[in-house]
Amino acid sequence: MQVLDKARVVFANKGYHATSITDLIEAAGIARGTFYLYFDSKRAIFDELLEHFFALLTREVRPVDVSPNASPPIEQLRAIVRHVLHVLVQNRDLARLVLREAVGLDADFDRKLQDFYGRILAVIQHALATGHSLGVARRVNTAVTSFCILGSVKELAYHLLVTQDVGELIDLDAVTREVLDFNVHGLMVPLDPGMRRS
Amino acid sequence: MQVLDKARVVFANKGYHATSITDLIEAAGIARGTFYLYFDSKRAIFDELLEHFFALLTREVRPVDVSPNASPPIEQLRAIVRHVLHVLVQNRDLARLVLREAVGLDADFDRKLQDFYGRILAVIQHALATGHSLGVARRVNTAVTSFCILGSVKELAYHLLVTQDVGELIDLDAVTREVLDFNVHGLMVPLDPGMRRS
Amino acid sequence: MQVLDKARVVFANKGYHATSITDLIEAAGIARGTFYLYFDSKRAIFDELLEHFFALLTREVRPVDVSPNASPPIEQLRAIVRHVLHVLVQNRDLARLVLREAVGLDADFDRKLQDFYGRILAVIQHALATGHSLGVARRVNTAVTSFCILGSVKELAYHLLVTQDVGELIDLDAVTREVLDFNVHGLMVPLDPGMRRS
Amino acid sequence: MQVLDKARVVFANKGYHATSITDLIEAAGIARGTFYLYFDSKRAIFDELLEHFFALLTREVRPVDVSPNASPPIEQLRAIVRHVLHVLVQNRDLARLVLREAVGLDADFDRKLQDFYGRILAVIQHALATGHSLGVARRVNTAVTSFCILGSVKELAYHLLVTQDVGELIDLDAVTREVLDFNVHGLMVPLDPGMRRS
DNA sequence: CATGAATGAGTCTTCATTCAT
DNA sequence: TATGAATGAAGACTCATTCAT
Repeated sequence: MQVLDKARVVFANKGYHATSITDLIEAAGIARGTFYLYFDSKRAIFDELLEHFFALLTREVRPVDVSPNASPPIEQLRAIVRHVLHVLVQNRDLARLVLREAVGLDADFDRKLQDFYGRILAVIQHALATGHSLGVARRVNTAVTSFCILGSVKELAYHLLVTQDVGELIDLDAVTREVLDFNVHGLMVPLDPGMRRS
Repeated sequence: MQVLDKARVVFANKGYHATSITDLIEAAGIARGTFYLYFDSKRAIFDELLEHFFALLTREVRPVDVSPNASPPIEQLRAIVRHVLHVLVQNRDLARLVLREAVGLDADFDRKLQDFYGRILAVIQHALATGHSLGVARRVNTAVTSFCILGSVKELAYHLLVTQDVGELIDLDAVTREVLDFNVHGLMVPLDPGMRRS
Repeated sequence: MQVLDKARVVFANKGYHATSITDLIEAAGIARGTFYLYFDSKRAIFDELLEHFFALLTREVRPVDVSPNASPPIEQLRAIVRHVLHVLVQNRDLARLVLREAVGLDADFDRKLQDFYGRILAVIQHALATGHSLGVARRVNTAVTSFCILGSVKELAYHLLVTQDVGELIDLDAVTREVLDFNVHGLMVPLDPGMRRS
Repeated sequence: MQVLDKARVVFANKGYHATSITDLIEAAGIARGTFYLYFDSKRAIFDELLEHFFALLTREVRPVDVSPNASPPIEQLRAIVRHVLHVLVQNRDLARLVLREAVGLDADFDRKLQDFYGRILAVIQHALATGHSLGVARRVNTAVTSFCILGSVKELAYHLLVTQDVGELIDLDAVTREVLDFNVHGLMVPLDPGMRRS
C-alpha cells in the first residue's frame, strides 16, 4: 500500500523513535485520522512493515535437501546466502529497519526477531549436521558455529547497507563468494596449494 | 558511581527509550535535581556508561605484533577474542546496551559506535594482511573477511548475553576455541587429516 | 481568538513570568496540547499579543503632513495623542503588557519595543523640526525634546491605566488637552496674559 | 558589601529573571550557602539593592521651599532634576534595574515603586501649586502635569542610560537645561507681544 | 561563619491517539 | 471512508532553597 511504502522510507531514514505520526501522514499525504483507519498504532505499522520483510527473507530459507538428487548442501547454502544478500540489497530500507531499528524495540518485537533468526539458525545448524554426516563438513559445535555463520553474513550485510552509500556498486556475487569462502575455508592457507584453485 | 551502576541496570533492562529520568532516580534513590547535578541529560549518562565500556573493551584490542619474538598472530587474535568475550560476559548489562540500544540512537552515537567497531576492524584487517604475508593465512578480501570475523564474534556474544539467561554456565574457553576454529578452519573437513596437527 | 483574549487578561494580571502555560490553558478552557496547536510557545503567544497591539497603536502614528491644505501640525499631533490615549484606554490589558511586561523581557523583544518607540520618536522629531521651520515652534534639541514628549505621554498613560482602577471615568479629551498644553506651553505663565485664551 | 556590588552588576546585565543564584555567587566568589547567610532570597537581595537606590535618589528630592529667602521654585526644581539625572548617570546599573527590571516584578515591589514615584510626584505637584500661587507658573492640572514632568525626565533618563552606550559623553548640564526648558517653556516660540498675536 | 551536595516542586513541551463531523 | 481539531499523559529539565558538616 501507498502508506506502507512511504512509511518504510521515513522509518528507514529517521529511525523508529524519531519518526512521528506526523512524518508518516505527511509522507503519505493522508490525514491523521485516516492513518488510524488503516493501522492501529505507530507500533503496528512498523510491525506490518517488518513482518512483510521477514516473509520475503525467509521465503528461500529452507532446510537443506539431503535427497540424492538434490544439489550438494554447500550449494544450497550458497543459494540461500545469495538470496538473502540479494533481498537485503534490493530492500535497503527494510534491511536498515531490521538491522538497526528493530533491535531492542520492545519485548514483543524481540520475540519476533528471535523467531526469525531462530528459523535461520535452525536451517544452518541442520545444514552443518547434514554436511558433517555426509563427510563434507568438519565436526563443529553446530550451535556456536551457526551463530558465527549468521553473524558473518549479518555484519557484512549491515556494513554493506547501512555504512556504505555506494551499495549499488557492490558486486554481490563476489561478496557472496567471499563470505562462503570464509565460512567454508576459514583463514587457513590450503595445505597443498597445488591441489586447489581459488 | 552508585548512580551509574543503577542506571546501567535500568537501561539494560528497559532499553534507552523506555527508561525515564524517573526510573533512573528511583533506582538510584536520589532526587531529580541530584541527577542533573552529576549528568547533563539522559543522553549524557548513557554516553558515559558506554564510553566506559568502550574503553574496557578496547583496552586489549591492539594491532597484532609481528616482531620475531612475539607470539604468533593467531595466538594474539585468540587472546583478543578471549578478552572481548570475557569482558562482555563480565559486563552483561553494558554488553546489552552496546549490542542492542546503542544502534540507531542518534547520529552522534552512531559515529562513536562506528569508530569503535572501525578500530576493531582495522586490527582484524591488519592481522589478516600480516597473516597472509607470513604465509599463515589465505589471501582473502580483508575488508569483507574482517566484517565476517567481527560479525561471527558479535553474533555469538549477542546470543550468549541477550538470549540466554544461563550465561554464567558457559565455558568461555570452549566457545573461544570454537569461534577461532570456525574463523581459522572454516567448515571444511581437513583435506588430509594425516598431514595436519592442530 | 478566544485563547488570545484569555491570555491577554491573564498576562496583564499576573505578568509574563508569573504566568504559566497552565494558567493560560485553564483560563482558555482548553487542553495542554491544544495550546501548542495554535502557539509555538509561551513567548510566541505573548509576542502575537503585543504585535497586534503595536499595529493598533501605530496605525494612526504618521508623519505630520506639511502640505498647505493639511491641518496644522499641532492639530495633527493632538489627533495622534488622542488616538494613542484612546487605544490605550480601550485596551487596558494590552497597554499594561506593553508598559510593564515587555520591558527587559529578552533581546528580541527589546528590539521590537525600541523599533516601536523609535518610529514614534521619529514622527515627533519630524514634527518638531517642521514646526520650527514653520515658525510655530521654538528651536529645541529635537532628540532630547522628543524623548520628553514621548515620556510625558507614556507616564500619563501608565498612571492612568496601571495605577488607577477608575480609568473609565477619565475625561480623555481633558487629559489630551492638558498634555498638549503642557507640551506646547510648558509651565510658564503667558508673557502677555491679556492676549491669550487657554 | 562586596556581594551586593557584584549582584548589582549581574542583575543590571542579565535582568532579574535571567539572573540565577549561581550567577550571583559566582560573581561574588562565595558559596551557595553563604549567599543565604546574608540574604533571605533572590528577591531580597534585589530589594535591598533598589531600596538603597531609592534612598540615594530621594535624598535630594524635597518639597520646594517657599520661604522668602529660599531660591525660586524653578531653581529648586532645576537642582532636583540635575541631582536625579546625576545620580542616575553615576549609577547606571541601579538605574537600569529601576527603570527596566523593577517594573511589574511583583505586587510588593510595585507598591514600593509607586511609593517612590509618588513621593516625587507629590514634590512636583507641590512645586506646581506653589509656582502658580507665586505667579510664576501657569494654572495647570497639577496631577496630570506632574506625570508629564516625571515622564519627560524618566524617558530621557531611560534612553540616556539604557539605549545609548555612549552615556559618558553626555553633557549633563545641557540636557538638564533642555529638559527644564521644555518643561518650563514648552514648544511654543517665545511670544513677542509687540510683534505677534496668537 | 562558610560550605556545597542534595532537594523537589514546578515549568515548558511533545506526540500518539481519539472522535465528532 | 476521510478528516483534523482536540486531547492529556508523560517526559526532560531548572533552580531557588535547605541543612548537615
